[in-house]
Amino acid sequence: MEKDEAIKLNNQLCFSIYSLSREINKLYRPFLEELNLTYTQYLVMLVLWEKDSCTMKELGDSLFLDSGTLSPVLKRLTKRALTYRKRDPDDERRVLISLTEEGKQLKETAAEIPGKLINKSGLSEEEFSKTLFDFTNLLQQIQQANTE
Amino acid sequence: MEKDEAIKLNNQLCFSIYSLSREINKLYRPFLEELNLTYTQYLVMLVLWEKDSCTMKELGDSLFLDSGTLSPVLKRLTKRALTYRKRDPDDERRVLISLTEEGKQLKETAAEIPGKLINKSGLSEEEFSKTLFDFTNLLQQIQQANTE
DNA sequence: CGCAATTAAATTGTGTAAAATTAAATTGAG
DNA sequence: CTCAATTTAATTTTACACAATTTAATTGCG
Repeated sequence: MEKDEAIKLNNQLCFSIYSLSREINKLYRPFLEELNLTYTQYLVMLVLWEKDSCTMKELGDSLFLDSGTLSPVLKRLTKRALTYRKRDPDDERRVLISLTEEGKQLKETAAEIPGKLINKSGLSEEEFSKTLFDFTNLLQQIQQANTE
Repeated sequence: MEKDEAIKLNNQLCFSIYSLSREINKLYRPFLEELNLTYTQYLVMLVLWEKDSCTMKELGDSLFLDSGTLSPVLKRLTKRALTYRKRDPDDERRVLISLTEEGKQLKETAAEIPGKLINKSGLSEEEFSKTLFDFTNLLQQIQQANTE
């Protein structure tokens, strides 16, 4: 590509991905509003629905986020009584995050979201799977590039 | 997909694109630090390097962002003397945003970034083009879904 | 063992995003 | 022409991201 072409907004991979990410976020918003969750709070809940309980560190490893982001998110989820926190007795540096009964129950409602989303997106099951596969592969490649 | 599978974090399209977006942002960061620009500020500059001058509204249409986000970004770019703002005499509601000489000159340095990025990402020219094409198409599809 | 290095969270500060509100200018239906 | 509706930006509020710093607990080298 010519250098003058290469610097144009619509030739930036970063911009298409950035826009797509916000646009997909927007697709979720009406469903998440019903649960009274933000997008990030939803991601945290997804992790906890798989594990019931984990440390702040494990949560961060799953979501690629640090305590600077997660501490305030957990503070809000705990205030809403969806989660609770306590120090790990075996290692007082660690914080164990767990779901309350209310937090566990919310999974029932949330389980409807992925289906609704695929439906609303207009993607077929196959397109969805292929896109997820492609995104995941690219993510790994970029993560690799970032650690070199 | 089974409902229990569908609600897992790593089967969420939203999470893969969200992680990918942040990871790509991270790939840019060292280069943008050299220019002393944030990612969003870089996007604004990309638009202005193509047009030299535009209104806040046009900038927002290009980047899919509103004045709530862009006003403070422009305030910072103007403080750094890369841009300047003045009301449109033909329609006082509008704000005309323009590049200063310093802002124009920064394009020379920035023009190196896209090449460096492709290189660092490990993608071939073909992979890059195909990925850009796929993302742009998907973006349009999701934007369509969001307006229905 | 003792203490320097490491690890885990929380906190602080900066910069977006997005929704909602406000204010000012312009438009257009009657 | 006139005023209600619309348009454009800015502001306010809430909630992330991320870097940098702080604090407390744990590890492990000498």
